Amino acid sequence: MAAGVSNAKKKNRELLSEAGLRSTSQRQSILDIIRRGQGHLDADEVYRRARKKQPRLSLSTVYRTLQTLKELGLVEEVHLDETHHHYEIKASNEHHHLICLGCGKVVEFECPMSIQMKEEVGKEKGFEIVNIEVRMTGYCPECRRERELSDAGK
Amino acid sequence: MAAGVSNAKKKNRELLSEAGLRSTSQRQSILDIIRRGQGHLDADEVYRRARKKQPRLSLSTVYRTLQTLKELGLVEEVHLDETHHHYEIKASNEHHHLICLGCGKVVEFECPMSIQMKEEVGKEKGFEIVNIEVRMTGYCPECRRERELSDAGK
DNA sequence: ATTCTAGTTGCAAATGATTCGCATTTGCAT
DNA sequence: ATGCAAATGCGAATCATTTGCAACTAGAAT
Repeated sequence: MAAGVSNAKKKNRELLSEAGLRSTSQRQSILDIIRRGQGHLDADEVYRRARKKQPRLSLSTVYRTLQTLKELGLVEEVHLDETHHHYEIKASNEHHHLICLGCGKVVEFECPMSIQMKEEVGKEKGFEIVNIEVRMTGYCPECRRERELSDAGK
Repeated sequence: MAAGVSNAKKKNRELLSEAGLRSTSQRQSILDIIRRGQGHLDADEVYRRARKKQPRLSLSTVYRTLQTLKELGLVEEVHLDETHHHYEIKASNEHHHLICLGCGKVVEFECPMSIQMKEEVGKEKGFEIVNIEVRMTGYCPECRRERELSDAGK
């Protein structure tokens, strides 16, 4: 399975050096973790996972790396809740987030409408739109059911 | 102009007591400040303004009151930047925010499309949508011009 | 391979936003 | 006017994130 230096590692190295950055082991693992993380890890979760391999890793490095990867455009910072940030690999497809107020589950959705929305609003206000973030909150099917039950019992 | 106890003050009092809350001077002024603030004050700004009249007011009270007013549905917490929250009077019309990456200016916009978006996404994912927040970033007309000039000079 | 140095890291302390505990004060029902 | 639960002020605690700095290391130059 592992072929000496894996493809992923080689690719990471290229990405970093193209940007004039050193390819350190901590950047490697952080990038891998986010890539494998499949959506929305926060800094602390990245830290916890990365530490399994590199116990001496510091949280500052995680933050610094996240910042760097964000600037590089490899990673995207999303704002799911109000108190801290989450990070995901910058996907080719623009997607948004739907957060359950009951259980905290996060669901991604795509929305072609948001492209129109950018255009319209941009034109109307004279802005050059760089980014759009749509965040919906509500109750997922399971939590809806629970709520209905407990409402009935009151 | 001021007729003893102003209308606004009376109204605030009613709103609070209907909710079973005491009508204190600090709640009065905080509510007034947000109402007059015309969009997006942060906790500290509310604090600074309120202190002019009530120097002993504490920041905790501001936070607690903001929280309360939010739960009451009188005030809405908006997430314009990543580090701290802003508050505005809950308007009858749903609107969203467009933030200039150059000068930080915040522009509000309405967007009928977001209503459709809520419905579509809700139906697709089986969620009961409670809230939608759309946040766009980009460059305002002035900052665009500046950027074009400096780009040309490079 | 060895050396050199600027880019990186780890650590601890700083910062900024927000919350909490608790003693004191105050609105308001009686 | 009186009493008491609700609300406030204050300082300390907490949480997320950033920063200063000395020690370390990747990778270019030798």
